[in-house]
Amino acid sequence: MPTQTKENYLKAIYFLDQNNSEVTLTALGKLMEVSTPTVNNMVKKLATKGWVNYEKYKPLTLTDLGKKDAALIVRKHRLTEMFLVQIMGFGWEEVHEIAEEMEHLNSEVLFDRMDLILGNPTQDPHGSPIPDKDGNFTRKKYLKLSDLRQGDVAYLRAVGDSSAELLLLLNAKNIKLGTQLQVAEIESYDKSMVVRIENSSNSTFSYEVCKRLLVEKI
Amino acid sequence: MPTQTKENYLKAIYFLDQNNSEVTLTALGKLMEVSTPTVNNMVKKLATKGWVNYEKYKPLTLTDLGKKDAALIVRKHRLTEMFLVQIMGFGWEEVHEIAEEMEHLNSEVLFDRMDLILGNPTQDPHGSPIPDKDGNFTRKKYLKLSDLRQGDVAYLRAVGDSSAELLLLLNAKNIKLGTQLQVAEIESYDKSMVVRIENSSNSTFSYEVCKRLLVEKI
DNA sequence: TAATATTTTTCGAATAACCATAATTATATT
DNA sequence: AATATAATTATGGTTATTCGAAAAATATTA
Repeated sequence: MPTQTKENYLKAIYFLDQNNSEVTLTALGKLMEVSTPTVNNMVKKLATKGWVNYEKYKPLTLTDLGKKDAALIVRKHRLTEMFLVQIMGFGWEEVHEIAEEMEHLNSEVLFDRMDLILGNPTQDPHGSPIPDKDGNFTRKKYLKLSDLRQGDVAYLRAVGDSSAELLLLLNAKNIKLGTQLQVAEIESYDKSMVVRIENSSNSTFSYEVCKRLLVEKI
Repeated sequence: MPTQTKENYLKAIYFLDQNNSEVTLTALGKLMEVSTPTVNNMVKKLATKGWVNYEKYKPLTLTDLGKKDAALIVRKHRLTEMFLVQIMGFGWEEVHEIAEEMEHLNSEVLFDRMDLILGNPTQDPHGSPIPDKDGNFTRKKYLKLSDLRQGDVAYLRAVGDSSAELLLLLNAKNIKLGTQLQVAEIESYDKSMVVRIENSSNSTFSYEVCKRLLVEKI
C-alpha cells in the first residue's frame, strides 16, 4: 500500500535524482524534514517494496518501478495543476498546494478525465513537463535567466519553483510563461539583474529569482 | 485533527441520525464494519473533541459542531459529485466512489470554486440536497415509489442510494431524475411493481429497488 | 597514511491510530 | 424476576511514523 508519506519519500528521491544530486540519506532527511535514522528506516521499507535500490553506505537509486510510480504521482500533481488553471480558473500561484493534496488520490479515472479534457497536455502551468501514463516525458533544456549575458533576449518557458511567493512576484510584474525578457544590466556584486520586460518596463531581480526563471534564448 | 476515519464516523452518525434511527453503538459498528468496543472507543474520542454528546448507555447525538462538520463533509462530497457530472462529464453512477475520496481533501478553495462554477447548486446528481457553507440545507419530502398505489403517476426526484449497481439498472431503463413513472401493477406477493416509464415501455422493479426511488406525485 | 570529520547504521523506544477478544455490567424485554 | 441485548472495561495487538544515542563505516584532510 503506498501511503501518503511513502509517496512523498518517493517524490523527494525522484526530485533529488532529477537534480543530479546524489541521493544521500541526509539530503533526503533535510528535504523531508526528518532525522537520518527515520530516513534510513523508511528507505529500507521502500527497498523491500521494490521502489528503491538500497545498499548500505551507498547512495540511493530508484528502481524502474520506483521511477515509474514517482513519475505517476508527479503526473497526477501536474495534471491537477493544469486542470485547476485551465478549467477551474485558478491562478498559477494558487494551485501547487491543492495539487499537493490531490496527487495522493487513487481514482485513476479522475486524472484520466482531466487529461482528456485538457487534450493530453505536456506541460503544467509552470512549464514543467507532465509525464505520460507510462511515466515517460521529455524535459526541455532551458537556460536559467541568471546564466544569460547582458543584452541577451529570451522568453520565459518555465519556473523552477512553483511557490506562491515567487509566482506572486512575477504576477506583480506581469510576467507569465512566454513573456519576453531582456537582460539590461547585471550587477556583478550580487548577480542581480535589471530585466527589460516585453520591451517596456525594467525591473530588478535578485540572483535567487533569476536562477529560477527558465528561459529559451531568442 | 479530523482524520479520515473520524470523518467517516461523523458521516455515519450523521446518516443514522437523518434516518431517524437511534444512533446506537451496534448500529454504528455495523455501518462502519468494526466491533462495538472499537466504536465505543472512538466515540469517546469524538466526544472529547466536541463532536458528539456521549453519556454511558445512552444513544449518541451529534453536537452542533458535529452536525455542522458532518454536513460540511457531505457538502464536499455532493459538490464534488455534481462537479464531476456537470463539468467533467462523468455518469451519475461513476461519481460516488471518487467523491468518497475527495470529500476528505482540506483545500476549501477547491470546493468553493466548484460551488461557484456550478452556480451554488442545491442538489447533487442523485437528487440529494447539498448543504451550504454553514451546513444548512432543506430536505425535500419525497415519497418512495414503493408507497404509491396502482395508477399513481410521479416523477423521479432522487435516488436513496447512489451505488453504481442501482444507477446502472436505471441507466439500462433510461430512467433519470425527472423521468415520469406510473405504477401499472403491484405484485402483492413480493411488492414488486410494473412501472410504465415516460408513457412508453413497462418494466418490473423489485420492492428493494422501488423503496429507493424517491418521487414526487403528479 | 594517520587523524579527523561526516555519514550511515543499529538499537531501543515512543506515540498515535486503529482494531480485536473476553469478560463484566447495564439496560431492555418478556 | 429471568433472560436477552447492548454497552463497557480491560487488555493487548498491529502498523506507520518518528526520535535520540551510540557504534560503525566511509570520506576528507593534513
